[in-house]
Amino acid sequence: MKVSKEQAEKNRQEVIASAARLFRDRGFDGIGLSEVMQAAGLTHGGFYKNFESKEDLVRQAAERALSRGRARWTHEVAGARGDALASFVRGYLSPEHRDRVADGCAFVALGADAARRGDARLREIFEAEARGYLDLLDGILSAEPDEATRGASIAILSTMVGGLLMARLMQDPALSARFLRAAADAALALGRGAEDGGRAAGAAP
Amino acid sequence: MKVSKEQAEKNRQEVIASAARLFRDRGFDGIGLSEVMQAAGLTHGGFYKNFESKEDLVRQAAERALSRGRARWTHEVAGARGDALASFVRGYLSPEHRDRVADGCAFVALGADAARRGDARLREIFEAEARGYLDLLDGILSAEPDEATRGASIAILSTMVGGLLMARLMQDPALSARFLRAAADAALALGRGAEDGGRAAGAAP
DNA sequence: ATTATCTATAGATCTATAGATAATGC
DNA sequence: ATTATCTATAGATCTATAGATAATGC
Repeated sequence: MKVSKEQAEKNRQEVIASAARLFRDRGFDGIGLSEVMQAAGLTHGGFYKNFESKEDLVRQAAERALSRGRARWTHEVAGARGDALASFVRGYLSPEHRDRVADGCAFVALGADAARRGDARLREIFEAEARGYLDLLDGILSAEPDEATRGASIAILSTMVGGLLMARLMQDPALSARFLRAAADAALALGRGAEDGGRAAGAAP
Repeated sequence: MKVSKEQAEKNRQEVIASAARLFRDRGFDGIGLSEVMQAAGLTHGGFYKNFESKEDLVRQAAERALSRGRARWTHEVAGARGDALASFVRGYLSPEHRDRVADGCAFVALGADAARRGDARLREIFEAEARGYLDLLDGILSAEPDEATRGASIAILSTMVGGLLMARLMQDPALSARFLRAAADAALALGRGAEDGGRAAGAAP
């Protein structure tokens, strides 16, 4: 029954990866440890050798989902020829991202779940990642981001997150698609406003 | 043990009202029927006399939360002197609304929960209410709303929902407040764009 | 010998149901 | 007599733990 240290570490990572997917798909309270372990190819008895508690796994899975997502968009932005903001915004607000909840943005899939959990460390993870996303946007919007840039980044991120959430909720394909497009158009307009000199919507006082 | 028909109906309403609050606070999967019934002053055994299943209560509670919220904002908009959009947007993106999850917007508190539930009737409720919110915004933005107006309304609603979700997630009070303000400023800017002739962000093709 | 994983289980909680009880409403 | 609500419970599932097992790693 034992396995090499190397394999054990791979197994631990697989548990976190499975949890990151399953939590996004079903919510922190919508899936049990038994099913998470089974998805990783293990039995539930071994769980507490690797994790302190379910809340511990919740934190590690959230961190993985958020940081992987950010790495993906950072890569997409870095590789964009031309309009980096449009690459990010159109990719984020695409039908593909909308339909792949388990692989998608954890702010949308798990933000409300995380906000209501009384776990300050979990919220710290979401907050730190939010700052990372805002820094990414700041860098796209300006070579020398200031407070006004940050305001625009906050507005753009809010529009993206809200647009994706609402698009996922709508059953009518036409209305869902309109949320994606209108939110993307708005996010890009807010970005254009920020480049025009800083007196854009969302600017700091 | 029995109670008048009038009282029984009041009790049923109280169960729905308690569920509407508790589901927003703890999620659809975060609270049991026992606790919901207890919050309404009843024992859990009586639940199935009034509801077909937990999912039935989920639907009725979601409908109540969403329609009550919309009625509140409709009233606020109707009573606004001057800028109706600002009344709506600033009220929605206020610290008070952010801090009162159990009484607040169900798109933010329960949208992700509802999207992942395989219950088409539940999603229909969210969709119908979303259209109601969009109609409310259309009416504020224009005396004769067209497709471009609807695009702006979608963009504004997305920004509001995303801004509130993110503000609730942030632990740093300053960053949370910035999400509220930047999202509100952006929503108002998007509204101004729509009034200026329809070629605003979020316009339909 | 150590330890990663397994089987088995405790104790709590969840949805749903059965049958008892007592007040309403005919 | 009817019925709204109660007590009690079935059966499933959840988190967490205990102890057995078998392969690694010294």
